[in-house]
Formats: sequence, C-alpha cells, structure tokens
Amino acid sequence: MKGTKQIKPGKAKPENDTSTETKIKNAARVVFHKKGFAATRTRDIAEEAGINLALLNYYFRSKQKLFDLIMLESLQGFAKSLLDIFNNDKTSLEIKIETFAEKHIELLIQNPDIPLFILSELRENPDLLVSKMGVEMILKSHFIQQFRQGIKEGKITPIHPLHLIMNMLSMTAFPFIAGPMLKSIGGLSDKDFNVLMVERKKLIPRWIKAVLKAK
Amino acid sequence: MKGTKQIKPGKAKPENDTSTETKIKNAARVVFHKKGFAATRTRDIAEEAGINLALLNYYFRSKQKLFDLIMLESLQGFAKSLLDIFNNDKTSLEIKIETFAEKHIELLIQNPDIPLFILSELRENPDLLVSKMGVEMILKSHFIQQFRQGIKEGKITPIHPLHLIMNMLSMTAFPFIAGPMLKSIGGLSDKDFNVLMVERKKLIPRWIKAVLKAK
DNA sequence: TACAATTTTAATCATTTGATTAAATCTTTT
DNA sequence: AAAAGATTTAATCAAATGATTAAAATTGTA
Repeated sequence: MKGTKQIKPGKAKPENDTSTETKIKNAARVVFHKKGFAATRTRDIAEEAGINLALLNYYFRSKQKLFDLIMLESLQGFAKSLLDIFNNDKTSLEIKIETFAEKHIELLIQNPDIPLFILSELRENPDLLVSKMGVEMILKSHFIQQFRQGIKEGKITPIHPLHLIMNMLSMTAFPFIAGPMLKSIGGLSDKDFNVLMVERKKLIPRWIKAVLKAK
Repeated sequence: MKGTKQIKPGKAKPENDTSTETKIKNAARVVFHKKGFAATRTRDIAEEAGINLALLNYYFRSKQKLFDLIMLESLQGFAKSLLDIFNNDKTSLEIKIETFAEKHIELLIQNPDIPLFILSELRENPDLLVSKMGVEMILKSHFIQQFRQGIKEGKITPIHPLHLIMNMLSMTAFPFIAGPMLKSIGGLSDKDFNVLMVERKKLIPRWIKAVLKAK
C-alpha cells in the first residue's frame, strides 16, 4: 500500500562538485554545527541548501540519518587529526606538542563550531559516539609513552596522563567553545579574537612545557 | 474573548521549602542544565517535578519565561563567584588564583552541567545574556590590575590578559564540558573522574604560576 | 459551616515539524 | 522522438509539543 517508492537515489555524479546531495550535506553540516540536533529543523537545512524540503528525505531518509552522517564525519575528522600527530613515532614529545597546537588551532579557526557541537551532542550519547572514533587509543599513543618515559627519567613532574590531555585540549578548544563570552569580556571583534588564537599556536606549547616541569 | 485568565499566581509561601513553584523551578534547572532549551520538552520538566503539565504554565506562563529565569540565575551564580574572588583587594595575585581554582572546581563538581549549558545557550543569544552578568568587568578587576602590575615589574611574562582568563577558565571548566569524552579516553568511573578534578584544585594554581613565568 | 480564593487536574487546541505522496519536470537511453 | 528512469515540487499527513480552558479539588477565611 505504499505506492511507488524510490529505494535509493542514483549516483550520477562521480565525486566532488555541487550536486544536490552535496549541497544538502554541506548545509546540514553548517546548521547542525551551529545549532545542534534538537534546535535544527529540517526546514532550516533545506533553506540553507536552497532546496525543497522533500529532497532532504529523498536523499537521506531522515533528519537522524543525516545527522549521524555529519556527526561521524566530524568525530573522525577530529580523532584523525589528533591521532596522526600523537602516533607519529618519528617526532619528539616537544615537536608533537608544537604540531598539535599548530594544527588543532588551525582546524578550529576554520571550524570554530565543531567543539561545542561534538561535546554538546556527546552529552546525550556518551557511549555510542565515542566508540565510533578510536579515542580510547589516545592513552596508548606514542605521545603518552614518551610522556611516561619523561617522568621515569625525572624530566617531567609526575601527573596522571589525562591531566596533560585535558590541559592540551582545554587550552586549544575551550576558547572556541566560549568564543562569544570571551569576545564580550574582552570587547573583541571576530578578527581580534582570531589574532589571539593565532598567538596561542606559539604560546600554548611554551606553556605546556612549563607545566610539565612545574613542581 | 479569552475567558477567565489568572494574571499572577498567589505568593503564599514566604521563602524556601517544597512549594509547587519551587518544585517546578528545581526540576526545570535539572532538565534544562542537562538537555538545553531546545531538547527539553515542558512535559519532561513536569514529569521531573511530579506535577501536572498545566501547572508549569500556571506558575511561569511559558517555557521561555521559565528558561530565562534559570539562565539568569545560572549566569549570575557563575559571575558572582568569579567576581567576588577577582575583585577582592585584600588578597595577592597568587591567593586569587588558588581561591579561584578551589572554589570554581568545587562549584563545578556540584554542578557539572552548568558550563556546557551556559556556553551552548550563549551561542544563540550572544549579546543579551552576556549583558545580564557584569562579565565585561573582569578585565577591570583587581585581579587583572595585579596581573598588569606584575608585568610592569618584570615578574610576569607579558601576554594579553585574556590569555590568562582563557587559561584559567579552560583548565577548570573544560574537563567538565568534555566529561563524557574524557571518561571514555581514560576509562574512568564518575568517582575516578572526580578524584582527578579534586587533584586539579591544587595543580592548576601551580600550573598557572608556571605559565605566568614561561618565556 | 459556608463562601471565596487558590491550586490542581483532565481534556483539548493550535502550531510546529519530520516525513510522505503523487504529480510534474528534467535527464538519459534507445 | 519516445520510453524509462531520476530528480524536483507542491500539497498534505501524522505526531509531538507548547499552551489554554473549564471544571474539580483544596485551602484559607468569615
């Protein structure tokens, strides 16, 4: 009794460009990142994409499916950029810290809404989502091994490795999460704010190293 | 044409206790803090409070009004605890840093959902809400004056005061915002996590002081 | 107790919103 | 060009949800 039903849209376009499917996905990324799942209406996405509402369901079946796609992509993008640096066994601890600050802040300047998006949505699905990225590998990464070795050799003041991870993620990501508030506190324009963030690329490694030696 | 309309509920109870009004407000705080405005249904609040849905509108007129109340209270609680410490002109810079870490983390252990709640909702209303708390006073606080003086005297490495504020808020608040993710990374129970947070009360002041001297 | 005011309930309304459908348009293939 | 298939549109549906209403229950008061 369901009339004619398209099971799966054709895959005419081979890769990139502005196919309808891509337009919808890009719009969904923008809106979901900015407003989160609950506050986003499928009509917002349709409008942002400049398409008819029904097309969203035609291409992606449901709001939830589309959201899962964006979330997975966001999580993996974050996890990959992190683990690529942490697992590089050719670089020193110091270089890893510098590379992390540089690359992570650059990513955040380009996508300032990602941290709040991920962490907000993670609050409701703590388990499922975390299991999708290899985030539990972080504590076994080459970086953390180097950190433990540094402690063993007396070069680093002993603390739980998670404190280090927290501090690095905190100092890079938090300013973006609290962006609006910080701009108010400091009376900063978006441009002023970004200048400070670029400064932090160099400052944070310096600070982290100081923290590692702090008694 | 609007039938009989209750303008304002009576104010029988003089202060505290478990009046219906209070039960609703407490329930609203819990649910809003945990799920945010958009994901919260008035029925969730009614259920959490153990009351009939209509009572919510009877006492608070609308979901939005109730939310504004909770938000204002949360913002002011945060701003007050911060400014009380920062504006105390009897204490040294070091003591302020120690007191801040101690008091702020204690507040967050008791109310771990507040930072994500405030910062999520602030994303949509950047202006209005910030104007409700005297947060723009922070850069003029006694604390920041002491900080500038320290730089002038060559005791502190010169950086923009906002970097200091960001670092202090980052290191204390971010772990709570990223709580679920961090527990996954570290394989921690809620109790384990809180142990780390208590450790940070002492560690963060040490780290901040090291950062202030880092070249 | 009786009366009035307040508080609470059950039922219902109106809007919003995710999703579907059937028809129209466009594209590709023969 | 004709047929077949893919894409897009306008209209509509059904469920969720914020809010209201009228009546019932409770409390306070003379």
